[in-house]
Amino acid sequence: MAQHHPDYATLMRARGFRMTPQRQLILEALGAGGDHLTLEEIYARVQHIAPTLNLATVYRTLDFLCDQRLVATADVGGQKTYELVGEEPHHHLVCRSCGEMRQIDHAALHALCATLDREQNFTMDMEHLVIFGRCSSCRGTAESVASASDTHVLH
Amino acid sequence: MAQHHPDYATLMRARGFRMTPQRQLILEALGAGGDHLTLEEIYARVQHIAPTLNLATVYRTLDFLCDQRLVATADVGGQKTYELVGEEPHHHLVCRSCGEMRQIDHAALHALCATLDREQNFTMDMEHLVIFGRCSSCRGTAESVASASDTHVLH
DNA sequence: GTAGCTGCAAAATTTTTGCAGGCGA
DNA sequence: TCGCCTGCAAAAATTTTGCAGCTAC
Repeated sequence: MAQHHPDYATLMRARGFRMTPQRQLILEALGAGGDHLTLEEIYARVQHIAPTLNLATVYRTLDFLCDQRLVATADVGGQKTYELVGEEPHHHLVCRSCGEMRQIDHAALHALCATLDREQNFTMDMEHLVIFGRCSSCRGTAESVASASDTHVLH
Repeated sequence: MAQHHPDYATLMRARGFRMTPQRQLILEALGAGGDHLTLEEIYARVQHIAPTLNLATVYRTLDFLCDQRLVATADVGGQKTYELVGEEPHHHLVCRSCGEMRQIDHAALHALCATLDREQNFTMDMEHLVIFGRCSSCRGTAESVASASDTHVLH
């Protein structure tokens, strides 16, 4: 799998682009923040270090990094989020009652992947899947929904 | 499973709300349009019949119908979409190269569901799952991405 | 008749764009 | 030095809100 901190500067220069402090900061924020940071969270983090860094720059930089396939987006709970590409394939179970988010690994979906391949002739993306549902502690409670989104995201 | 056209008017009156022509139209658009209509698509459809129907009303009505659990939302390809609740549980495979969307039924995910339940003590929502990947005809082509969104949605 | 609902318009919010100057290579 | 990038501010796009009048019941 990809290493944790590729040499982004070299990579970008090789592609004819520049490594600027702003891009560096945003990449670091994404690396340090774990996955699933929203644009606002990213903005808050980099702003903390570089208060003059403009919101428009965050929009443009994230667009740029997505184009370059260094960053990927996913929708989690209706929120568009960003994360570095190249992390271990992993997936999440998100409880729609309490919002708890648990990681599961690739293996759990292996059977599904094989089935789709065999029966549907379809190769599913395995980079990152988010499955909504209810965790054991929330199961059985009469409590209703609306705390977590209805949206279930697979990335 | 739920019938295709429940008596929404009676249901809403029973809950102390009104059935207005606007709500009727939006429900019909959702019923006729299949699943995964965006707000704009819904607006366009109802506008075609009732040109004075306001965009703000569409926003408010969809909110209202979601609150009432008559309509559910999902994010497909980064777009928030709406559909009637109470249809057959079904899922989609979406090719990120050509955009083809294929339905698969509940059974295909049954094994995954059981595994998560057993090993993770987690009950996944089964209402509606969208899995991105590549279909057989696009597999093997060198063609790159970006035609379909990176976002994979499970609802 | 009454209260919920809608249309309209304005406001608030979110995202994009133009342009001059700055800075990485 | 060259031209890619950024900050700033304005524009554009999207979503929400206030309010008066209408209408479902």
